[in-house]
Amino acid sequence: MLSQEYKKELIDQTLGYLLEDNLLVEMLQVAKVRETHAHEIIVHVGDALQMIPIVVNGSIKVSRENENGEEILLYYIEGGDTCAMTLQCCTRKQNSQIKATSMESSLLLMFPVDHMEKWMDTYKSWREFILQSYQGRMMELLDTIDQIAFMRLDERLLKYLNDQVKLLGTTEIHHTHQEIADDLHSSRVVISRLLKQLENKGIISLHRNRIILKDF
Amino acid sequence: MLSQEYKKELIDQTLGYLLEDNLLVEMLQVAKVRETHAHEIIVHVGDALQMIPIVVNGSIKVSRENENGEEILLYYIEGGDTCAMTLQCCTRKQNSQIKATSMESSLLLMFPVDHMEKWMDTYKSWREFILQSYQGRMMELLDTIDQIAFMRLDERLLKYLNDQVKLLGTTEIHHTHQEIADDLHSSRVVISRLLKQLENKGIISLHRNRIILKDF
DNA sequence: TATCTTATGTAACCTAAGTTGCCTTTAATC
DNA sequence: GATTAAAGGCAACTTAGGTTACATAAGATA
Repeated sequence: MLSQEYKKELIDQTLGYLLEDNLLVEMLQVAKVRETHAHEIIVHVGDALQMIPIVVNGSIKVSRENENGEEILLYYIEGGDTCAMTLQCCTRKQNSQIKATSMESSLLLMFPVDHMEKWMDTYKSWREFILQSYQGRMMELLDTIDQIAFMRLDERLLKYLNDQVKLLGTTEIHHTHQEIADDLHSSRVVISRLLKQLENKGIISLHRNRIILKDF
Repeated sequence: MLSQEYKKELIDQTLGYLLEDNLLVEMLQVAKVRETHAHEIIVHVGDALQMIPIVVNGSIKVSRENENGEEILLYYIEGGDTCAMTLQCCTRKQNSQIKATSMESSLLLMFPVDHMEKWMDTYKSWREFILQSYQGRMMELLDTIDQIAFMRLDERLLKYLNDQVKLLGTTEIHHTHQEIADDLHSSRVVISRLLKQLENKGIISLHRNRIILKDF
């Protein structure tokens, strides 16, 4: 079912224009493919990771969780990207600091950790890929900090909705108010209140399990 | 004044046990030494960076600033460490996203950006140093997010005071309430209020320009 | 010592956001 | 169509933290 042909196609399509040919060949030999469905938790806080994921398509939500099970959204990973946080866990052999959830049906390429270091030494393109990944995630963490530290909840909510639209490519957002509250580390009642305000301003319209962004 | 002997000593002392000998030799050839004093701003948001700093001794505060000039403390850099954020700015040739301030008299080694990439390709120990740096900073950003998202201001304040004590190696903290408010993105009055509560609990004692932590 | 500057104290008030409790609506299933 | 579970609406209240305004205190300098 998952023929080498198919894997090769996925690898080429996702990484072909980024990585050296020799590396792509090596990757094909060790890659595993993983399919995930919406809401599937891919990594829990505390998990020990043996594989590095690279997203082929779909989108993965990465969030931070405290000891009480409260969460806060950090960033999303989309096609062609990897989670620097994972690399770190793997190389330092420490457990995952984050939780990763599939937002929709997604396809991941998984590579065993032990190749990481060798690729790092051998392939310049891999080094650049990894550094780019760290840098990207770092910028996104800064952005997250900006939002939490400097923005009011109503602004964060509006940005959240806009991000969802961009990410999923539709102005219909299929989230409950509770799910949004979890992502923003707020409470359902507060989110409902603010959403209602946005509706009154004519920015969105509210339905059960469905928020529609107007004039996006 | 700044003889090669002196520089060699600084480099060996700071990086000798981390980096390959050949690399240390190369570094000696291009290193510049920079001394900073307390409260000196080393990097402003928006600065274009040409040199990568590595801290020899002292401590550097790294913070984020928004368009209104409001700040939030991100983390500190101490001896032997570098700021991954800077690497990023240099390699991507984008301007600084952060502000760096010297907390005390500190000594920095500065290396021109253009060597970065070559060292990355040539020296495994450099690659490891850089990756470690990214990972460390990343963990600290996560920690910062935890504090802002999950902790109340009184808890954050107490943690801040403890961090200062560890960092500067004295239980006397020479900060005004306004400075603390800036670091925590709060207001002077609120910080004064919470400090007074800590004093009433017998955890600290307050004086002008001076906070003393008891039973640390 | 007198004066000035800056830091700190404190009260009164305001506001964003969280909490509790309960009701209504929607949609799924029987 | 009736029943049920989950989602959302809403009012009343609480609280952490921010704001304003002014008083006092501690040093610094004349």
